[in-house]
Amino acid sequence: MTGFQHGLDFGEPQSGFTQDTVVAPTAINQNRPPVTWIKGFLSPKQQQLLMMEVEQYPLDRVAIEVYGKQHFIPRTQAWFGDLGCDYHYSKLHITALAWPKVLSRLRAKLLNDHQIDSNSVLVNRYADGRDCMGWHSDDEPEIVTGSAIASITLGACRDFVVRHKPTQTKVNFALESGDLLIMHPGMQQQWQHALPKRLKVTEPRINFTFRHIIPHYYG
DNA sequence: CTGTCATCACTGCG
DNA sequence: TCGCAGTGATGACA
Repeated sequence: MTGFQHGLDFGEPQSGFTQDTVVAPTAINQNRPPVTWIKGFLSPKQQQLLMMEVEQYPLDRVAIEVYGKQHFIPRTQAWFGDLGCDYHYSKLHITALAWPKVLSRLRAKLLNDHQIDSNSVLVNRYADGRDCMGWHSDDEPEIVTGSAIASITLGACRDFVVRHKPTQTKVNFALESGDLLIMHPGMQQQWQHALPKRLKVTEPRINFTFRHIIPHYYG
């Protein structure tokens, strides 16, 4: 098979990646979160072309209320998904935009390579090290029970910190461009994660989180 | 209907 | 430069 439009072919077999951490989803271990970290999931060429693609996305900086005050979130984001796979975040309801072809292909690659079945993706853009995200779990009720969440990094390397809820044990992952971090079932119940500020970082980081949610969950 | 629970990002420190 | 403590109105849910 020849390459797709833009020469971006996610169907090509990968080579040379290293699988750093593998923890069985059933393994309950307070010192090691149930994640699989796959470095170099995307080739340098795929990274570069995907980065150009994201520049065309309608990234939005929404305002949310925190401690009685309105703040714009310290990043920009876009939400894509199947019909009815809408996004609910901090009292906001965001309607899913139709899948761009390239993300649709990336979704298929996750299913093909890692059996990750998703129907929606959140794109977050952190313009530099001042952009961040606080402690949270991806534990919205509309997420299908027992499904994994796939997180793909593009651009700047950033620390991704994971914290065990009962014990506050922390584990740090320095995620680099092209890396895939699979968060297995149970992760969101037992652990939180954050993307802290890193003021020395001057380049943008793009993150994709592919999720499997129940369509029309809120009618 | 009522009480409980989790939520989010900023400021002001040290 | 990093990260902790303190800051509350709101919606989901039992």
